[in-house]
Amino acid sequence: MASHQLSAYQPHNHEHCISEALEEARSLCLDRGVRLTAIREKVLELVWQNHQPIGAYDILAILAREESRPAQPPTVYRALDFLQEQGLVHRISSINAYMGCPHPGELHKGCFLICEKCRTTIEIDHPGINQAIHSCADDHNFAIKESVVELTGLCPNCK
Amino acid sequence: MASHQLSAYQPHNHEHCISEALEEARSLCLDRGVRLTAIREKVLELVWQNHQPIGAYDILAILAREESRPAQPPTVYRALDFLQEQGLVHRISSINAYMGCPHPGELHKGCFLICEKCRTTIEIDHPGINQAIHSCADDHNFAIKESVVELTGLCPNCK
DNA sequence: ACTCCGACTGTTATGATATAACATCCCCGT
DNA sequence: ACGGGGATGTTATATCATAACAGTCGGAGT
Repeated sequence: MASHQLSAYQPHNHEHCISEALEEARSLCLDRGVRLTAIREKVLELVWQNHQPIGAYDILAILAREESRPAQPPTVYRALDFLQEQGLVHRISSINAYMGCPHPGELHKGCFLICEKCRTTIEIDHPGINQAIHSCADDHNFAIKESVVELTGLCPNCK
Repeated sequence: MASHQLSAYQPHNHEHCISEALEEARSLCLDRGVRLTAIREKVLELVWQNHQPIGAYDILAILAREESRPAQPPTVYRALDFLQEQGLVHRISSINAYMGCPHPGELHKGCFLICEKCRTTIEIDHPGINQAIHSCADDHNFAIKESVVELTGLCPNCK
């Protein structure tokens, strides 16, 4: 879990990340009484293909290649919507792409470090940032519902 | 200047915000030897129409109404690109819209508080957030180039 | 004043991302 | 079996953004 975040920058057995994410998703959906259908699981698997955000139309293209009957955009977007509602996937607004969440369960949204070169992206839950954000909102008497914190730059391997 | 940020939530003479923003833009562009052309100034004025982010196509629609010859998308996007380069306007990724910057000059990008009800949006430069973000990046040996911090929720008037 | 260059704008077409609306299917509880 | 509701399929379209090239304008150097 926490180990994913650190290892995204290092060589690792990524099959393990994928299977763990899928396993956790199945278990979570079972607990919650929601259905992780075939297409939803497939989309989740594609999102976890690597540690880089993937676009909805990239997913669509892969499905078109792999599946007998090519999917249409709404199918992919509905699956992504479901996965986001369940906290299994996050949307990265600044690049219109989607990332698997390494620690679903607690519904939350962390801070993303996006490498502009290799596109490797990690999600961090940094208490200092959350605290600063809430203190900022409090200062202005603002009630936060959603937060987007996305940092673009160079990862350790690329800089 | 700093007064803008606070007054966006309060009734105020908004003409004053607009004229101040335009005046500051003219002066900045003069200093920098870049051209604040008619269309660029017009777009900046529209962005400052109120304290809510405006979409590129909204700008386009207003131009179509007001100008004799309707502009095309590239014209608006080019003006917005210029204004962003000069730090006069910021893009709000999470809603694909654009906001006037209340304190251009220092090229920077702050934190945005976006009201989901009235859409009023303010930009804050909060030292705590900047510090936390940099400490987070340092922890992961990540070199930040751009940051996006956008908080959605309810403003004091709407909550 | 002339002319040339580079920056700016116009114009057309298209790419990229996302959703509305309605039809069909299929799982599950009864 | 069947009926209802959630899930998916299908078609069309909305929304956001840029590529590519043509034309125009303004200012520096003469």
